[in-house]
Amino acid sequence: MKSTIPDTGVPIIPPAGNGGDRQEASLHGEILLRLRDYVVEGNIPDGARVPERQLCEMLGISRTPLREALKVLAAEGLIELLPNRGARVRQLSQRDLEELFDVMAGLESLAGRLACEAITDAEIAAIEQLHYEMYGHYLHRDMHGYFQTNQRIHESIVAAARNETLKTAYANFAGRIRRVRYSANFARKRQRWAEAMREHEAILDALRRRATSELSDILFQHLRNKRTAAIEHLTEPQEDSLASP
Amino acid sequence: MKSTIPDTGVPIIPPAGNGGDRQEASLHGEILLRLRDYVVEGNIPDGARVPERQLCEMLGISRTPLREALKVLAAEGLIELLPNRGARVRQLSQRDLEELFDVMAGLESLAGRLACEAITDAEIAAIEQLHYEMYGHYLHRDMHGYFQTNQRIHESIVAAARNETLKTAYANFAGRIRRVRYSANFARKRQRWAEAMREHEAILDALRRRATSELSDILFQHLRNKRTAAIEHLTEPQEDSLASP
DNA sequence: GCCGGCCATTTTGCATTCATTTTTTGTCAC
DNA sequence: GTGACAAAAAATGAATGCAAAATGGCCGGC
Repeated sequence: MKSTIPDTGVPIIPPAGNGGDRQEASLHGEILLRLRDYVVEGNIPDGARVPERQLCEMLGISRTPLREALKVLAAEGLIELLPNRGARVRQLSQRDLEELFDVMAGLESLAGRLACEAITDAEIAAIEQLHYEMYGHYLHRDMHGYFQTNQRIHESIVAAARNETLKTAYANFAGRIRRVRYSANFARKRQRWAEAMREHEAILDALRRRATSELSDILFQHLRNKRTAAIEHLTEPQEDSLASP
Repeated sequence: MKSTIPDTGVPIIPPAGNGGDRQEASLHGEILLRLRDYVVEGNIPDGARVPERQLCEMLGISRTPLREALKVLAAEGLIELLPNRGARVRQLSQRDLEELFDVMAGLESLAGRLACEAITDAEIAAIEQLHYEMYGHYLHRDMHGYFQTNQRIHESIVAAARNETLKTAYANFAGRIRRVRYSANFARKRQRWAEAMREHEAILDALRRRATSELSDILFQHLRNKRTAAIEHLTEPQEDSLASP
């Protein structure tokens, strides 16, 4: 068996986490959600060939809805479809990653701008709360907690922008990056960590003052720095610190 | 015949303009390109029901590749797929349009930032060239020429950002807006026109100086103003001026 | 005359089938 | 043993078929 997917029998891919209380009537939609999660979570190696037949067995469906879902995932940029040669998980080059991070930076920068126009004091207070929580994780060197809270902060800013279109685009690009994170076992460097905390202070400060342009700049730069850290991590993956007291 | 699509016989949708020298081996890819253009160009009224069978006849194919293309267009946000009730051209509310313009503003703002880092003097010179050309159209009250050159300028800035991911996303959102433009027969107000020219002067100036943050702000604001003009135009469509000496 | 339920037709969703293309395997010559 | 060629196997791309759902028309009732 040459297949790159673990071959432990038949249905492997779980019936959609449904963590966000989402529901999808049609089969292809359900399949789409499941497959997307499955790919984003890094269950298929980069560039691995994924025979349709096998996926069909795993999901317990016929090829028609599966192929529809694959086309959509390809449009989203998660996989690529080679003519007559099937679907492959899209292998992101370093350049691709840089581009992705920059686009994310642009979207967050935009989110910051829009948030300044629309955010309520209560929302700012909630973000402050998250900020302190994150600071706690930082002090305790709890990388995982830090990471999650960090993500919630950024999502809160995007939510405060009151723009569903932006939110959707953001989620799409975030998914592509998350896949790399999952599979490459990302972690920030210690040095970068403290810097990131300082940047978050500045973000919060600008947000409080509704300093539109300033926040936009800070958010962009913050993501830019993340990008640099990520690329460095990929280039020399030995020098990371996932958890340490 | 209740159909909303002009019923002049069988294949109606042309075999892909192929203006950009694009080629697509697979049928569903070909169909995707054709259908996307067809929808973007406003050939199907907002919210119109589009029976698959009819589209199949028009395109001379079976339902399978068509449905695959529809799924992708839905993912791109051009149409929406109601479960068991077929595909409809997505009707954009005023709010949707505002959101789209804001996202476009964010992407152009980002493009400006990145362009400042990467643009060559030659590219700036080319944009200056376009700028003067556009100014000529402005002086001659040539709305169409103005509009096209304007678009080329913005595309040049995006191109100068050297980010394919951004370019793709930009093209996607631009398509959604263009559809509205095509069908609503957009036009700027005279007053706004002069303002836009001044903004373009500022854009060019900031670009020459590679003033990253400044350009980012100006581009965002420029698009924001476009947004306002567009919304006003939609709200009271009688007060426009498409061409006048 | 208008409204609501029932049935025929249409349309969608998915499975299955058919036709190519690709990939693998097996064989033969060197 | 290695390489190339050819046939077999498998995979993809597209078309067709079938069941379920929705649409539209019709009739009866109020």
